[in-house]
Amino acid sequence: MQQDRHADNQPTHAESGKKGHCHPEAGCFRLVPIFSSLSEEEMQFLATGAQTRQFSKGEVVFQAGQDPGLLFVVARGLVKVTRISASGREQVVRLLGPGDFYGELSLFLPQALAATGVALQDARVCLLARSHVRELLHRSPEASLKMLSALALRIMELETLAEQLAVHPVENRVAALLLKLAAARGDVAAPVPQGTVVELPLTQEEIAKLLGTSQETLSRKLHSLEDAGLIRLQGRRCVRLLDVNRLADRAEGL
Amino acid sequence: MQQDRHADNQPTHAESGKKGHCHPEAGCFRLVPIFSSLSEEEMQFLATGAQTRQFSKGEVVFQAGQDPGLLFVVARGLVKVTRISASGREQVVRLLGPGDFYGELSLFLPQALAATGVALQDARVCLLARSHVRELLHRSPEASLKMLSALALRIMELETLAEQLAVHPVENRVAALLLKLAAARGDVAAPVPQGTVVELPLTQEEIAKLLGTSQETLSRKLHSLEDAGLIRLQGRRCVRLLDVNRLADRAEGL
DNA sequence: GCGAGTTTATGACGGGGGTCATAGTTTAGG
DNA sequence: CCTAAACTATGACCCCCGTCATAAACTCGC
Repeated sequence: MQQDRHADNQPTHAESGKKGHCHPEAGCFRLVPIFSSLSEEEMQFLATGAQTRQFSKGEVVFQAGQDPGLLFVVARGLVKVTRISASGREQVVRLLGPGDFYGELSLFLPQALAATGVALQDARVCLLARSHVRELLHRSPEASLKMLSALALRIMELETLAEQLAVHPVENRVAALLLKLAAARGDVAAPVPQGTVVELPLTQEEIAKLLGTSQETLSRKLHSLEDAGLIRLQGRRCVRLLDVNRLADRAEGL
Repeated sequence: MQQDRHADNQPTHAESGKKGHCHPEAGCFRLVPIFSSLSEEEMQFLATGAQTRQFSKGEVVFQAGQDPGLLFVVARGLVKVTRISASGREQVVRLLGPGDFYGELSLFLPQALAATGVALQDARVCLLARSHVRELLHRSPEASLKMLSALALRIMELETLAEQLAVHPVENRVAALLLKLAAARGDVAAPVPQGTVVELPLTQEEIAKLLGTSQETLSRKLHSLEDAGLIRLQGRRCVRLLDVNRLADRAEGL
């Protein structure tokens, strides 16, 4: 089964013979915000308990119910974090892009992972040993504060998500997501230029689960936004934002 | 206006002449899990920038959009954390009981508070100076780790909330909430005895906002749970749990 | 204990959106 | 290419639940 692929955690072949511009072991989390302030020595220490793994699209990165004792840091690619309810329905609670991580709860508390991670694109993931990260957080107050910032930010995002799910109709959430994707494209806090083309990184099915809706509804809403002249669908998975202001109106928050 | 009441933060009268078993200043956050591991000296330091405030029912504890530079730690009572959308609708994103806190984002990032806090019961709240808390997290790795644990836990809870809002119908969420309240009553991880009586700490209106629904629907769902024999409503705001197992079935998670 | 205000209960109604079914479209593999 | 599989689009149906309206029950302050 796929899920024991990271149970036997011997240094994988992934770290040898990389063609990339990223060192197989130590290099990846260097890019990650939380660890960017570490000293060379600390980096080195972290690298000791780290490995880099490649996951191809569709592959399971981590599995709910397990406790692998690792922090998963996405270095490249995209990983969806989903919860599957007893009734079999799936809800994406989070998307991990480069720099994002998962597994913080089981870092600090003796808990199994509550969600499953699946690569949506080919991804490179740093697996950091829990014990090393803990040790590092002990040593480096800066790292702790960075980590705390990251978690606090996620709390706010999740509160926003909860608010949106409870209060706003699907169409607004679609608008909000498009703006968010556009904002992620342009640089931080840029005003989101009119006519930006956003590339949807996922299938409608996946996006729907992220927004807490169904593929059919998402398709309809995208088209109704197009009919309203706010966006223009071009090709399979590209959207041009025609009227950013009115989009923002619908989104109202997030 | 109420919201400047913590703008002028001179030591309030609340801290003099307390009758309680909690010292006016330093005593309160001693009970709080995040700070329980601090040394006497560190406690003392924290107390320097701290004050204790009493809030009576309905009073605003903190206000969205402000940045008071404080961490709010609830020592006693209950505070609801709500977001009010542009359309005027309100969503409770969190309940703060004793030991819970709010304001962590503005602790780490230069952000105003995203939500408003209102006391649902008379409450005692410790106001800790942001700078002192930061300093403390620098000094004490243990405190940092505790804080990280607390935030990580909240992330999981919020992910669960989001999942519930997106996937589960109201009746299930009601069931989940009742079980959660019952679990909070009995001691940690106790099996929740059959026939437990849960006291609802809020009006249906407030609970509804917490569950992302309306008062009317909540009322109906409570009664349908009663008809199904899972609970028994007794009096205005007490519920007896008759069939914990079937309740848990509906809750399925959280 | 009596009216005013709050909280809860209940019916009627309608819309948003989930599900099912199905058809059209891309993509990918042989 | 050409078929199979995956993805997207669209219609039909219907149910959950939000809203409005209103009544009942409870709570308080005089």
